[in-house]
Amino acid sequence: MAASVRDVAERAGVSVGTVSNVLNSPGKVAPATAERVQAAIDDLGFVRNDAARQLRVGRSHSIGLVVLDVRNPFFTDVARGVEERAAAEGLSVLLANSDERADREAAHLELFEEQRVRGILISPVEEVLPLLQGLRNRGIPSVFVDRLASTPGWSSVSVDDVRGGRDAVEHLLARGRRRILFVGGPLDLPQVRDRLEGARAAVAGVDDARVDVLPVTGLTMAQGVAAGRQILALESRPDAVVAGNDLIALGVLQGVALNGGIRVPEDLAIVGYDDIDFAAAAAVPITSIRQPRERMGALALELLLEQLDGKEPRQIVLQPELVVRASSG
Amino acid sequence: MAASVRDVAERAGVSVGTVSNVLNSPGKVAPATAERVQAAIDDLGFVRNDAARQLRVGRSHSIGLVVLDVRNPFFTDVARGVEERAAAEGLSVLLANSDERADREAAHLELFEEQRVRGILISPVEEVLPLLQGLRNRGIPSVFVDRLASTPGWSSVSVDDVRGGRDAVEHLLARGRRRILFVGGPLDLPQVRDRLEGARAAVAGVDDARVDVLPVTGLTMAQGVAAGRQILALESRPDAVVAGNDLIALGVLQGVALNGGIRVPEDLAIVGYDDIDFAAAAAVPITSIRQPRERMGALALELLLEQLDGKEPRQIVLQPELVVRASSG
DNA sequence: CGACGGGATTGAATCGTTTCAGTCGTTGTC
DNA sequence: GACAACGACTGAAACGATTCAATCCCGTCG
Repeated sequence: MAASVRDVAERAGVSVGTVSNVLNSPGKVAPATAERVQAAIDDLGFVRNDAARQLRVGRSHSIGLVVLDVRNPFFTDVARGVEERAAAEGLSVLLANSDERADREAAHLELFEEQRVRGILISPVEEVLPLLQGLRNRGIPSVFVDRLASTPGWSSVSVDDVRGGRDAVEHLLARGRRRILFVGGPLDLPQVRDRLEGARAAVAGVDDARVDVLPVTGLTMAQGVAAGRQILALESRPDAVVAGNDLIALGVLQGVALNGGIRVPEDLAIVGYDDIDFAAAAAVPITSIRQPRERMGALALELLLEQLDGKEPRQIVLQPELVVRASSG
Repeated sequence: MAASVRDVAERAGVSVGTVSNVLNSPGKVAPATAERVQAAIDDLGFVRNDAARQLRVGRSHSIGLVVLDVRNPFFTDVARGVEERAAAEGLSVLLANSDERADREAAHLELFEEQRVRGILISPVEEVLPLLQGLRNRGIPSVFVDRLASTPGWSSVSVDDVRGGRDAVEHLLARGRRRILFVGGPLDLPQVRDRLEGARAAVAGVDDARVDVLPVTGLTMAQGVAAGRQILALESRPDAVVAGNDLIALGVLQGVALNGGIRVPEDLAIVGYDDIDFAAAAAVPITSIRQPRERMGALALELLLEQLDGKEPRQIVLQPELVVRASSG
């Protein structure tokens, strides 16, 4: 059905090699010939079959990106950074969504390997090193995004989440808050764990301050709303919430707003994480810990390219930045 | 480097045909043999080369989805609907971002054709029928998403945007608003045009009511913020804004909030469009026109499958739903 | 005038999988 | 005991592009 180089060659009265040259090394072919070939291509509506090309060349021109949740603006911003840098390099990006589930993550990695992607950027759910080690052995390097490589010898771009968590709580302490509730999960997610660790570290030296944990099963607005409702029902309410990310924070804000009795920030301060665009537009603009989202994406691709160039893997750790808004009054 | 079926076959002491059967039609092969082959696969870390498979089979197992803006939650929700339905069908989804630019849209379509996707779902920037007609001639069907196919003979899933625009304005009129400003763009985007048309239709019979237009260059929050600032500077301010989508609405809300003088909704009512999750979480919860986002995605894939089954293209038009919140008082 | 050089072109080999007609060996039937 | 039937397995052909050694052609130079 679809035209092939052979058809084009025949119609233009040249060999397949010449058609291929027109496609891949114009300049190697005489202008007159090139023109004739181009005409044949247009006539037949020829479009090169990438599968055949890839098979012959032995590699694709795409890279895989696995994120925890495409519906989280944080990740679409990261993806944007990746894509921009990738496009400049002539690479296309395959975007996959693990939904914070290890099985989906593994399935996507498998698919990516079948596609023979050049490399993989991943915001991992949990321990995927064995899988990634296998990929590396077979020539596919990877880079951790939004997560420090726990083992040396692996590339990563991350933000110091422990510090981010600490900054959030220290800010709250400075505002006089003492009964802090960390709302986030799943708790085996490294990002969440680190932020919580930082939060706990911040209260360590402060006698009357404490951090409790309200675990949720996912970093979504819906989970935040549910958490907000639970907070309303608590006997002794916290005076501040540190959320695992901005979606949770927005959700909590909505959840507690259902009860007119609780005011933000007077009765309950809220600090989010990521500083997505929507944080500033919230009912009460959310204080948040900003991560350089697009930059992380671009840097991750950079590290991947380095590895493809044979350079050593390395880790980049960026610093988060506290952005104070009304929610922490 | 990477192991091939031939390597596996050799190691397992069988022919390549048998290896292929283990992969694709287990059941055709004796349990003992299958086990031996599987062991060889595991030993060698064999992963099937999808390019070769595709080349031989003649088609891929993926479909392409082109959206106007991946950072708009509306589209990630649609994408989610598509993906879920696609996964159930064993198809994977290639997600591409046109950023409301016709050249990027065309480039992505070209790439998709090179990949020999089974079909394409697209939320088009402008007139792409010629391109899509070419694709169809070469065996790749497509479905319009979030946009009514203007020509019969094409599949589409859309929402009645004219009605949505009218509902928005009628609601505002009922609340006593008269000087309505439509903020949206680019104006050649069908969705925007239709919503504006509906808005104008609503005031047609009302003497003292009018709809002005403040055009923006893209449906983003940043554009909305800029528009909000412009509104502050207007000599005669509108008493209501109908936004092209929720991102614009959120932006306008932020933009006008910079000036303590304007209160929403007292001085300025705002109605958005799409009803993304963030609309409800906004500074002033945004009244919006809800579209069934995930459902649109799932239905679009459904229509694509129908075409792949040889059925006739058809159009599905869904009805929008006004969701009243605080921003329209 | 013949040899040389070099740009343009050719076409067979190749990538790794699936497919399918055919072989092999065993079991069951009459 | 011959033959059919059947399941398991084989292996060569095919998919469509790229690559590269070989060939062709033509102008130039000695």
